[in-house]
Amino acid sequence: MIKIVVVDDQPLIRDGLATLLGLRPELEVIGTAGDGREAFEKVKQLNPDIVLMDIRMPGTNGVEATSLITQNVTGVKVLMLTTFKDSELIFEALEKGASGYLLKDMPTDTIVKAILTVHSGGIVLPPDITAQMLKELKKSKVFETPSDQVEAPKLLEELTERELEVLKQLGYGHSNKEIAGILFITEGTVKNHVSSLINKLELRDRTQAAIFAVRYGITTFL
Amino acid sequence: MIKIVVVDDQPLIRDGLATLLGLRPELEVIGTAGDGREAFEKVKQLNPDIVLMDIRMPGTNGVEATSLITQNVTGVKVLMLTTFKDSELIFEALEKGASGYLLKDMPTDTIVKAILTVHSGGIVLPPDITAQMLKELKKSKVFETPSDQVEAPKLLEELTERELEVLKQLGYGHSNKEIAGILFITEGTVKNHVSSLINKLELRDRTQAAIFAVRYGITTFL
DNA sequence: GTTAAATTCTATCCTGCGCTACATGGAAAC
DNA sequence: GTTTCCATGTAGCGCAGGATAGAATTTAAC
Repeated sequence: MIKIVVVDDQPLIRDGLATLLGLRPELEVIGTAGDGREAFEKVKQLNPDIVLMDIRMPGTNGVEATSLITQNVTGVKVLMLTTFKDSELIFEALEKGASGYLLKDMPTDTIVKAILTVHSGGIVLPPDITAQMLKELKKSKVFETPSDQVEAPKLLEELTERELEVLKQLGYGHSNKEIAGILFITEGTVKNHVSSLINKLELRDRTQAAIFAVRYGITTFL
Repeated sequence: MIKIVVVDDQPLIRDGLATLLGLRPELEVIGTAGDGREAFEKVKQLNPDIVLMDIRMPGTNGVEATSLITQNVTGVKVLMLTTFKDSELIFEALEKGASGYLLKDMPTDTIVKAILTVHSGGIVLPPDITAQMLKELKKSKVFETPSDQVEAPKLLEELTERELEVLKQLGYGHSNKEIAGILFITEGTVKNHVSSLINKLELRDRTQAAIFAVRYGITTFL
């Protein structure tokens, strides 16, 4: 079951989309928000898999909210929604870590498929903006991507927030002492978290955990 | 029913993929090809919806074939199949009209979802590939001096054949004893190789070596 | 024939890692 | 109010991993 939060300032679209997606057996809309700030709060609170984010909203807009989310919450993918084919905003959003971009006039089927793809670690973009995007890319504009590669196993959901942070650090190849320094806790506590996460993920040692973190995109580079 | 043509020079991968995809009720593999030229002929003849195209092939390669197909056949989407090492070719193929990229080590589910997404008019890019693509772009940036991205491959050349094999095994998360069993040598010898390769790659421990192996595609998953 | 590098093996030593067990404070759930 | 879970901490134990040194064999290069 993929947990989704829908963010749009227009209640009609927000609730309509939530209802349509909720009809799908594999999707579950666990929350909605009407602006960027509310979206950030909801995401922190509900920890969804996917956020469908309207790009144009009053107050904190979709791009800013995406930035907040990707920088502060792990394991969440953001899919942008808009009625406009605005390549500049797409770029901004992707810079902030969005995993894709959908047009509101796309059929529900297409949106659902895109959600599944993104949940599997892909990036989804409407084809007609690809040319523009490639042009932008050629200008060497730098943006970050959430580097998921393959579908993360269910086991990952058993991890606590803190364990996920430690796992991410393992993916960077840090020692327990280094992780302790980074997270402002003692080395002993790091050891506890490491042991726990290794058990939950059914791994054997930190090396396998690090490989896990890299392959499943918990640790991001670039 | 989505009609698919699978193109790969390795019969094992080609037929394996064709069989796996054929099992899905919504997909139908209507043809295969072993090189770029054959792929072009098959596509003209069979008119599929999707072409899964290996990027590295003898003779006419995947990029050239993609160019031929997108320029001469309408209504066909090309999805590239690749490993990590082919990041240089990604950008090229996208310019030639490819609709996305898939890694050969992705689970079948992910590949199927990507096919559905592309068929619905999307573009699919694994973020890790995108990250490498961006690295290439960064490299070509005029005002940026390439200092850190040349390091890795150069150091890799210092490794002996045997050390490279051991490094690959490290990427799988194997213990020294397991590697010894796989390579038919003693655990002590494995330790020697591990120590040596860690030194040459300027790393600190086996965990960092494993991350290295995964990130630079020494270890491949399939 | 000598030199050099790669691969193999043995052997010692020490450290970081992971397991286990237990304790505490806080937050959320009932 | 009690229970449960999480994050944090301490402590001791055993072991895998890594450094280091030395040596034999093969292959290739000079």
